[in-house]
Amino acid sequence: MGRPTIADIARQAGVSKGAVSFALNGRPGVSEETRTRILRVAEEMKWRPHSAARALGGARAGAVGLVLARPARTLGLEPFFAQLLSGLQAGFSVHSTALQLLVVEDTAAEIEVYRRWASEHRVDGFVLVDLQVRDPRIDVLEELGMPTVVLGGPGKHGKLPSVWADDREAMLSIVEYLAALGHRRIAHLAGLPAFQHTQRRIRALRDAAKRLGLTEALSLPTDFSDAEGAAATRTLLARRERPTAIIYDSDVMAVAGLGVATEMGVAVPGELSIVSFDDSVLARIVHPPLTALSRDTFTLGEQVAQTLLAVLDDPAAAADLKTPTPRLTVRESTAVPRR
Amino acid sequence: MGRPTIADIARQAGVSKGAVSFALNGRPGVSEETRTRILRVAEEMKWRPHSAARALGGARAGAVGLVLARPARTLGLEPFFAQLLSGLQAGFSVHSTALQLLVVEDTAAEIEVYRRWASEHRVDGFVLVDLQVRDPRIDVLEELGMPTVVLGGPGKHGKLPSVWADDREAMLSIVEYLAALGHRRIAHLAGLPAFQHTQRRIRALRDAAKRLGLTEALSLPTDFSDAEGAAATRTLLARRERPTAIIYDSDVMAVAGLGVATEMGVAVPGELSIVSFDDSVLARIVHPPLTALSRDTFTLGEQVAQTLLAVLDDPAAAADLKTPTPRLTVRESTAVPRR
DNA sequence: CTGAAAGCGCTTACAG
DNA sequence: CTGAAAGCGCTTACAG
Repeated sequence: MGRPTIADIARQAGVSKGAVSFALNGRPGVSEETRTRILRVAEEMKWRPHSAARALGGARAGAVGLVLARPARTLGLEPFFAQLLSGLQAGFSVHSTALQLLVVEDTAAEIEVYRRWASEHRVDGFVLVDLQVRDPRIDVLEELGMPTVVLGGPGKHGKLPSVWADDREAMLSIVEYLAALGHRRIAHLAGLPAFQHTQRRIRALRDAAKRLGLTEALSLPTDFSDAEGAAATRTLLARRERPTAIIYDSDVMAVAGLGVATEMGVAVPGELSIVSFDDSVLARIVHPPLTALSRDTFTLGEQVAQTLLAVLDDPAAAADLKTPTPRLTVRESTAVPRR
Repeated sequence: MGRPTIADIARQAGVSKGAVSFALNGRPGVSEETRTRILRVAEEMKWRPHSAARALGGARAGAVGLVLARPARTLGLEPFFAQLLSGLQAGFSVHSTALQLLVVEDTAAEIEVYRRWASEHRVDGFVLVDLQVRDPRIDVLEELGMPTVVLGGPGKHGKLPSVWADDREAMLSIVEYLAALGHRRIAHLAGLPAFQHTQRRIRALRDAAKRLGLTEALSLPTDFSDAEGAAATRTLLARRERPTAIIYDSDVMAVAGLGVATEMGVAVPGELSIVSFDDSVLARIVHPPLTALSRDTFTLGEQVAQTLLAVLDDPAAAADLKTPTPRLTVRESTAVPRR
């Protein structure tokens, strides 16, 4: 007879469809006794909700969207995103909410997907990452009226609630550590300049350099790729006055940089200290293992999920959430500079 | 007035809802002229389909599922999966089909998700990966009657169509290359023994060793983690008669192994040759860059997507697809053994 | 606390 | 080729 519907349950239990719906959704409107009976029947008949019917009836789609803009072929889903994804899923799955993931070519395509999924009622909300300096996505999402949680901040994300960590403090802690070791020439292989967090880190380095009286503190923008990370490292190490420490905005670039140093015969950490802004298995498996900024990205994902679920339940609940500032895990890629 | 529905379009165009539906879906039942007019009106009104309503009406959910069983916290989505995911999405998005991704703890949970998503009509089909030796998922998916494409083979996947590459041939090409260089003691850090492809590779190495008259050809199973990859490498390199070459079943393990060799002062490739069964940015960014088996994982993903879409269109179209055998990309981690 | 009914926005036989 | 109607499986006012 195919899958059972609430009509089947209603007939079996001798009540109306409405009563079944109330009972199944834990809403008032049925007596405790009736509810129990209905739930038992539903269980016996192995009833499962039909997600499309639920969504049509006016309830939620039961899914949220995460859209990442990156060229399809070059997608090396970074460890950071892998961990974030895990955390998001763990957080959402507690409330049986699915995560719809899509990777698109660029921001324009990303916006198109937001419009499409919203108008198709495919998702109930969005998670927004990679906050840009002047981010065109913010306006679109606000206009669409879709519940959205932004990963990143503080500030610059319209009225959308955000979950953020203090990138500035994090960068300061790295620079202070390197300065304490005696480093005076520090380079920073930054990410895409269009990203807000890239700008924050660059500014933090500049400010710290002035305060600590460093000789040099250079931020070089990259596209986050291993290729640019390697190329920029090569350029830096080929200079006469080369930096004694390089801070990399991602673990992939840091490992690529380490590879270049090894290839050029520059000893790490003897002649060059390396710090990665992201910690991951990558930072651990190379030799020497990299000093890196550790944060609990899995938990971060869970928190983003919880924040979005809270907004879905009650739009007025939207509030920014600051997460703990990442801490430096010192491994073997950093040391007192030789000279 | 909120989002337009086909009823609005019908009114505006002076036709019935049915006619609008036919026109919008490119089905026969309306004249070319009427169709054009309806499409224009839909365009003007910025109509978009409501996915839930479509699904309820009996059409497709417009989404397919990919469920990965791995412990949530340890999820380092490997480069292989990142690439595969990209390809899958590229392939599915051509037909506006979304990919619903979920990471679960184990196979039991994975099966539960298949049952749930199927009964909720949340997806139209599944992509199955990480084929196991006696895979309980096959029976479940066949019983559910869900269109499914298996990544892996040949054989051992019931009546479900599969897209596969020849792992045996691939392993043979590696061993033959190493033997030609003069290696006689070769070790193989294999993946989880429960996986079919692990068994295939182990068998291929054993067969090749016999044929080529190798002194030693040892396969050690691991859990694919960098930790076990490192530990096993350490054990191998500490032996009196250590292997002159190690084949790693994943890039993450190969990089971890390279780290251990560096740490132990074993020169690569002078004293130890390293080959990775998976190529990726990881294999390229370390120093020395790793000789690895290259395959076009992105295209593989696209092919899996196309195969599933074909099955969704016509269940009778199910057919296995063999993809090109991966080829060895020789880099700097392999050489003639020193002694 | 409960029932009967309408409605969500589509698709799909069934008549004409 | 086209129209009017029923139906997909839920949810949600609205009466009682």
